[in-house]
Amino acid sequence: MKRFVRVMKALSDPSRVKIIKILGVKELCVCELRQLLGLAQPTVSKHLKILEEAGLVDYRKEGSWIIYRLSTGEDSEYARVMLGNVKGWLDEEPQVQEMVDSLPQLNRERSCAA
Amino acid sequence: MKRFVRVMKALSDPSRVKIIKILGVKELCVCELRQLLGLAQPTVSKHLKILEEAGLVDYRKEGSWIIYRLSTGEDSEYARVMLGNVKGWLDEEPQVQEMVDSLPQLNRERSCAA
DNA sequence: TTTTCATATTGCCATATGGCTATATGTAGC
DNA sequence: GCTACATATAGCCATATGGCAATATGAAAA
Repeated sequence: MKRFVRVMKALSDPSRVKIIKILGVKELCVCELRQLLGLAQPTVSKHLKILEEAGLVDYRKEGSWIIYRLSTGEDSEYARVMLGNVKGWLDEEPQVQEMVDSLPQLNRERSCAA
Repeated sequence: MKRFVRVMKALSDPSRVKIIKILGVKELCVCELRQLLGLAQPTVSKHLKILEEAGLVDYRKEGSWIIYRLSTGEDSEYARVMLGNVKGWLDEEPQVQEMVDSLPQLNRERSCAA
């Protein structure tokens, strides 16, 4: 029950859903997510932690960047199924489209070292 | 986004998940749910309202009872898919099994007019 | 119509949540 | 070592949430 509720809670916030949707397109570092979401960096980190604890996202280090991506959902059936569901949902959502549209303009080298 | 988050939020609480699980077995009136959950009646009503607004449950009146049941999910793809998912999940959950086990002992005529 | 009972609504309280700023941690390069 | 930058954690605040008791509503029955 706890594990299930943890996944549902993780998906109960618009900012976190947006993170899932955009990571479905491309893996991103925290700094890029911060720009796309228009939130303070600690806020983004907090969201990512919640998503990670739910088994929805994964990360790897690359230099001093931390790159987040969608989890494969190996350890959580709930996470795996929900990621599959969300993949087909909310693509028409303006907030999501806006992020996807601005994705090409992102340049990690440039924008994350301003 | 709002509609999606509403469904996720509705499923983010153990009491509400229990309601969904038990309604998957049998439609029930508020008074029966109150007994199964061990919660105050207003608390149960509040949960049911949240589930109803998410499109997860439906109700009909029968005398002065209000019988709740799972929604068919006609109006919400999110609700429909999630009800399908939850159907196969959490059956082993002790809290759920306990409710299911005590289900046969319920008698609406008797227990709802104590 | 008065009572009774099932349910809904209201109002309150303690805790959880999402945002922020400030600070700590960790890594890369000087 | 020190500096710079990316990320995480801590601490704070306003609002949301889940519980309850008290009350309102509405239907059935006396």
